[in-house]
Amino acid sequence: MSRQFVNELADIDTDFAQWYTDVILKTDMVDYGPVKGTMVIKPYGYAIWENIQNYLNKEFKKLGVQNAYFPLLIPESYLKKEAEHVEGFAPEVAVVTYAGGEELNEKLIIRPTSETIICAMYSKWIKSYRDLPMAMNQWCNVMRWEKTTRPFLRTSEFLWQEGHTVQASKEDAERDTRVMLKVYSDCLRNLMAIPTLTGRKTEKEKFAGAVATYGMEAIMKDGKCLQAGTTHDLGQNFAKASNIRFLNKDGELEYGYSTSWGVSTRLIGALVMVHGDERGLRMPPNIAPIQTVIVPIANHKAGVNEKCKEIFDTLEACGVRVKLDDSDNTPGWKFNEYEMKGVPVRLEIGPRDIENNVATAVRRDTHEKVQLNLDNIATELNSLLAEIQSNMLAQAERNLNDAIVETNDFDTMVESINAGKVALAYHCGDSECEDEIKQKTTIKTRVIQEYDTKHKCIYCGKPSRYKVYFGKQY
RNA sequence: CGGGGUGUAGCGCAGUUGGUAGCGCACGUGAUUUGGGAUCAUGGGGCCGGGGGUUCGAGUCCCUUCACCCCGACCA
Repeated sequence: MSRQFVNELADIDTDFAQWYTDVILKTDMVDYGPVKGTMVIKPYGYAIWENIQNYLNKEFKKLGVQNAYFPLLIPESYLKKEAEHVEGFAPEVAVVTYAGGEELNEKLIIRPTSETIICAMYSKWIKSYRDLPMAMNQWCNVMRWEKTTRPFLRTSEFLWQEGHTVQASKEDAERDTRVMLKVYSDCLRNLMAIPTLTGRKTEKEKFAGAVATYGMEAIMKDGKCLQAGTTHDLGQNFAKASNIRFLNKDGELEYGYSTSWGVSTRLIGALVMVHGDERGLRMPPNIAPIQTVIVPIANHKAGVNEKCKEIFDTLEACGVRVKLDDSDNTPGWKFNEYEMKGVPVRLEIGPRDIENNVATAVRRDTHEKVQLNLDNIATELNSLLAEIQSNMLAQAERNLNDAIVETNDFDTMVESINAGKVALAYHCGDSECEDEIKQKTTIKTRVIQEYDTKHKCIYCGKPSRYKVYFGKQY
């Protein structure tokens, strides 16, 4: 990696989007696929995804959600069962029309999401209230043929998890959406050190076919918002479309209430854009594929490699995700390489350190150097990692709070958003009013809202229905 | 689909009035190096996006076509 690239990274403020693309391409996380809009996730990027999977799988298990797998191809007729759903997704589905050497008599869509096929299966499996709740999750790929793409943030094909539940009552389904939103926001906070704004999405922005959609927005370094996860209360819409009915305790036939929820590899994009700095990535220790890298100094000298290996073994035995880089690259090269990859702690171990029975630890978050005693290196390192984790969360929370400007004056709001802020305002909740705001401001806005009836709408002046965050959106 | 741009080595680029292909990085080999992206020597690598034309001769001029990128309309 060239010195020039490090200089390019310093342009973080002038062209954040370009910085983002450079950093993820040059840190060996991802490469472009041969088909437009697709990406290859390389091992370093995939390891991050695996850590997210591990975290969420544990949470799902606690909540009684089981992992399963449903087919990639969905008969076109399934998609058409729910009117709003097909309208929302039809423009971006890829369709298989030819297979086995002949035209298919029914076209198959490549799943853009699996509500339709999962609900079709659920309708076979759900007969009685005793079968409820039914709660399954799948880790899979989906395909949405987007016009513009950016690695991790929006690609034609992406990896995600999609959970689907069916409950016997409206209230239970609503609770599922709120519980899952909390699981997601906790995941981002605890694992990725990313605080989020959570709330209900507007009618215009809700999921196609849902009664209500809840979402969480993470705020990037440039003040733009990124939708980091959504949960959908589907009411009885899909149950009716797919005929999911059960006999209740009184022997009456009822439609079920379904929900769906998902997070995608976009979270990796959020991680980069929330924590990255002019030197590249910064990984919070809890999610870092490599938590600590050991860089031997003057490793041609006697004892250096041996000591490094010994410390590597000690740390690995204590559960630290540690890497020993004993390659021929110069120390300076390694310093830059692992800083760019965001490794939270670098341990430099050379003749001087060995003589003093210490390792020189350098924090990625603050660039601070600390000496760790080799006799209890694992303990000292673990507490250092914990401190980095909480420091990074605190930093991200400060950024989030600094980004929010509370105002109920329309011009101020527009000005603030253009200046890279997120405006906290009040809104009447009318779709027409929302449309006008979007047109007047000519900004892409992302809206998250909570109920509030004490104020006036920032645009039309009618009584407010929601407290709303307006911001530029990725 | 509108508006703008770019196609030359793996990546980033230069290439003048047309004269037969070059630079940096990366890569191979050897040596010296190693506490912030090393140095020297040496080597390999090209359908100049494709097709057609003008010309003794085209990376360069003309026509045509394809691909990709950026900005708008759509989105986890």
